[in-house]
Amino acid sequence: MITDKFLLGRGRDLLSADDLQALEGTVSNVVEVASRTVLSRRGEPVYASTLLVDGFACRYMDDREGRRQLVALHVAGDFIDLHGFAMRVLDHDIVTIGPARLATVEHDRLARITETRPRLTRTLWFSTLLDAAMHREWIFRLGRLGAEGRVAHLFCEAEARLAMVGLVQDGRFAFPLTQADIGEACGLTGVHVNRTLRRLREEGLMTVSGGQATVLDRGRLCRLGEFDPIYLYNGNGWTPRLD
Amino acid sequence: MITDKFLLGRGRDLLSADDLQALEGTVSNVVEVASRTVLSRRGEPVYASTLLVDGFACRYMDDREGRRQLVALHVAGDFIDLHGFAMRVLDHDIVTIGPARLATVEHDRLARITETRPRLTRTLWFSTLLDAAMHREWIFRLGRLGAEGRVAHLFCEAEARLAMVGLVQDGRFAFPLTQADIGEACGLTGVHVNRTLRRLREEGLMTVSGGQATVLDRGRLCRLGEFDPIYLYNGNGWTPRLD
DNA sequence: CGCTGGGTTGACACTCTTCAAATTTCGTGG
DNA sequence: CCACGAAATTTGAAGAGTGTCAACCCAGCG
Repeated sequence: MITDKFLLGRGRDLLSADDLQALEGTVSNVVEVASRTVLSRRGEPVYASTLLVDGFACRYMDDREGRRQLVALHVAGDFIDLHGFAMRVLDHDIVTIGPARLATVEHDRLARITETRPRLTRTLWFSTLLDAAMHREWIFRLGRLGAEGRVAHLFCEAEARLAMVGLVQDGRFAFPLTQADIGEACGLTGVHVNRTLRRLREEGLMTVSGGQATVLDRGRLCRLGEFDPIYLYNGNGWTPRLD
Repeated sequence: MITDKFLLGRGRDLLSADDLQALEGTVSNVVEVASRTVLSRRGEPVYASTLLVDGFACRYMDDREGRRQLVALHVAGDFIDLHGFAMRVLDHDIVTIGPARLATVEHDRLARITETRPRLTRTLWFSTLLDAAMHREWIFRLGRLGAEGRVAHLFCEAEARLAMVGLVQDGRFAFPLTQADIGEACGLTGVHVNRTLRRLREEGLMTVSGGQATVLDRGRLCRLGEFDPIYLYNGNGWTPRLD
């Protein structure tokens, strides 16, 4: 099923078979798009939401001089742009990083769901709140961590989320962001990201190259990035209220 | 009505009289609490959400050494903690800044609303997405602006939001955050906030003292903080989809 | 085979933090 | 209403962390 990985792989735990079927029924066929394809633009009304079936995407905002700040990173299974359903217009742009596979859901069909399936609606709501929780973690990362901590935190989050959808093997996973992209996510320059990655490599914490990342010492990497995956609400006692 | 200022004063525009009445019916009596009252703590299950009727509150996360990062600021009319409804447990703490007046809504009553009132549900959902939009703006602030820009942006947002609930007169409004609080919101030290506020004052952009802020030159302050209030979705053509 | 985009490194400038101390404001009990 | 102590603000000097600019390398690809 296209929605297999929805909610970082736990859609099927949170939803009844019936609701899951209803969601699957709203989803279009999968299409492939190239790297750096713009999926949504600030200020333009959106009439459909996108399910990222495979690949990576990010949301970003540019400042006056065109310097970019990533505000979210999306991985396989994310319902990108569900925010656009309730808001109709978004305040930021969305673009793929690396080739990706997408499915879309018309907003009219989502609207019908909210009228007939309160539990599924709550699950969709919850998934947007997960985005908000990640936003908060990014605020923390930028406000309270130095360069090493920020990069460490970014990779800890990526590893944790990709692991939830089965895309990590022995700490190794696809990671198509360039060093400049990482800088745009962490509020650093590409040059400084380069130096920071070298330090992390020299300390034996992690490596990135050729679109592949490897976490070598997750314990120390998490400590450095002050990372606690509990905000991803996957096990550990934190579960949404859906009844 | 207690819900008068809900959604920054536009609750009554977005909701039918009937839905508004239903919401009002779920709200408890107003209670007063002192400054620095903790309303909710990370990891503790919440069974009711809080409507901030008057005053200020903030959400924050502490790092390992106890240094604090604010991740959101709330003003009168904000439905604090609606996130707690769908998530049950929050990843951060919430505390009042200055004395405040609160009303609470039991989650059970909200649950009943989601089953019977899709439009009101969507409006509540939208209000949590507004929080997410503000989170994104905070990420941008921390990632792409220097000290002056960050402080300018914070005050622009505060002014804009307070103006929506009629709490600004001639650019003047209550603002009970200390300089240390401002630093915790902007990823700066209190000392540097002090120097930054002095510069903003000397440039004739704004002043703060004694819990009162005054915006003297909104145009230049907004430019400095790269602030565009459109993400608050109040007029300017950006309105939620609620049908 | 040369171009292009990403990665790597060095030198230097600048912003912000840290630490320390003085001053002012605020809250509270006498 | 005043006095006192605590909290908040203000200022200075020195140092750490990033940004900026510039050059060079390398791999992939037309």
